[in-house]
Amino acid sequence: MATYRKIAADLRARIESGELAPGAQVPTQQQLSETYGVARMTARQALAELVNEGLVRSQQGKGAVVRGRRHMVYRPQAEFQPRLSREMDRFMTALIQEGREPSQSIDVAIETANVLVAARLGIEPGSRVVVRKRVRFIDGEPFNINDTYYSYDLAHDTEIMDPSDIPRGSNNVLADKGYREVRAIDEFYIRMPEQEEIRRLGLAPGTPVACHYVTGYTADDKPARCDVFVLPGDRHVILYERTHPEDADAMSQVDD
Amino acid sequence: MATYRKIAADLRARIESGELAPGAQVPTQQQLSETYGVARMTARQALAELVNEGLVRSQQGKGAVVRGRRHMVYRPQAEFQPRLSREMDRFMTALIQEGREPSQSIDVAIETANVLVAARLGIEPGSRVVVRKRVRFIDGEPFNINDTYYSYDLAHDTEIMDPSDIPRGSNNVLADKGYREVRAIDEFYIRMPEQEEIRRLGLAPGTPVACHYVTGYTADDKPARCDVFVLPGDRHVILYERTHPEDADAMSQVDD
DNA sequence: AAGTGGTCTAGACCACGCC
DNA sequence: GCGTGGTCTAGACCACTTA
Repeated sequence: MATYRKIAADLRARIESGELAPGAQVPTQQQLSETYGVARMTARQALAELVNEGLVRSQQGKGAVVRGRRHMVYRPQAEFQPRLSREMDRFMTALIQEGREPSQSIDVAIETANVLVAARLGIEPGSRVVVRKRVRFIDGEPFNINDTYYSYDLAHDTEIMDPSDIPRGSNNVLADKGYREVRAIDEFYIRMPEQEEIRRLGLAPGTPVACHYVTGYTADDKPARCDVFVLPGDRHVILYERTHPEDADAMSQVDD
Repeated sequence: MATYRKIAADLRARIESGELAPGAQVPTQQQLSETYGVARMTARQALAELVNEGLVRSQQGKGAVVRGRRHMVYRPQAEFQPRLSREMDRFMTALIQEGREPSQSIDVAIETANVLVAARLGIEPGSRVVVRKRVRFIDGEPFNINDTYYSYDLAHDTEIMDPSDIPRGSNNVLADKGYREVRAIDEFYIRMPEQEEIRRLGLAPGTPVACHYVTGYTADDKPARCDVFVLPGDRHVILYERTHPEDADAMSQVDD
């Protein structure tokens, strides 16, 4: 095995064992090159591997430190569905960070739909869409991206165009236009962030994201809206709760 | 901006524009160093950035090529819930790859629970648990990991210990023991893979994973099982479908 | 000023794939 | 054999942080 891989494995083991806890200073490139008798570039390559794994954060001038995680609850069902059980409370209290200040920036624009959004809204790519672009912050730190797309015809003459909160809720605006949402499909793609996402969210190297599309439908299967969320992996845990249908034991079995 | 970052940005733009489509050969390190008048190590660093973003796959002896994606549908609800709408069919047919051969390896072991599993099963860390470790394959390619944990007391004298398929379904085995699962909580963590996951799944650099915990509960909120799925981002799209409660418009509104 | 990581060089040798 | 990427070196200079 390559030398730098061995050095990286040593450091990784020290992190996983807890010897190097989150926040702890990792040996400097100088120290590693002396300890292992290698060039600094080789020690550097070992650290680069850990950075790309998201285990370590490296800063010019300061050293490298072990990264920690603080997962906030992201619950897609929250908009339409109350908690179902005590167990959910257990998770919420265990995971939610207390005493933090949420805020958001809202930006409304008229754009042309890209292929991904067009496919979900059931319109032609290049059609006009209204998009509410939001970045949510916790204690001033960017937390996630939430861009909501509507077909222009549906939204252009409503409060959706207003770049501030919609007091009665955007779902009720759509309902009044005859697009009451009764069903939604959630899609999650896991990938490394794009450059613009790194910028908007201030992401550290080695931080993957979940890209979450929510397409809302009316009772007659017409798409009403398409949400695009970008959720950094070092800040979110995504939570769903579901009840099994009454006849589950009779009609199905786990694929096992 | 650093030279290698400029080179990387150029290549990234050529990939995003479609000039370099998935499967296309990326310029060699030699070519880049001549084109930009830099040392090969500098060209190499540019390519390394794209590799870590998951955009490019690099192989010794052969060059580097643009990576593509083939997303298979991963639908956590499938076990217990049939499709709800036509729209789901649209997604399924659009996303499912046809004519592929699924297979799996199963391995049953008795282990001690780590803190993550213990917390979810409501037992002490270090308690004995039964774990069914599976790797699922599509056309012989590893696809995802699915390890299912049961408390030892619940599972040790059942077919769950049998390292092959359970014809009647593991959920029915648990139901017969008085642990009929009626509810589940799904948690997703997005992160870079661990070394063991890279090995078991044959992951390329720059491939993040979703780690999916499913905890199943009985009607009186006792945990019955805990599933741990590891889903590589370059192979999965995670799909949920949900209906909004009847009284949604009356009682709630979108946080907007 | 000293110490840290970030960038870049010029060159060497090795491992792998292909012809 | 030849071209590819992978590893490693020794040294240089720059940018940033801290004292």
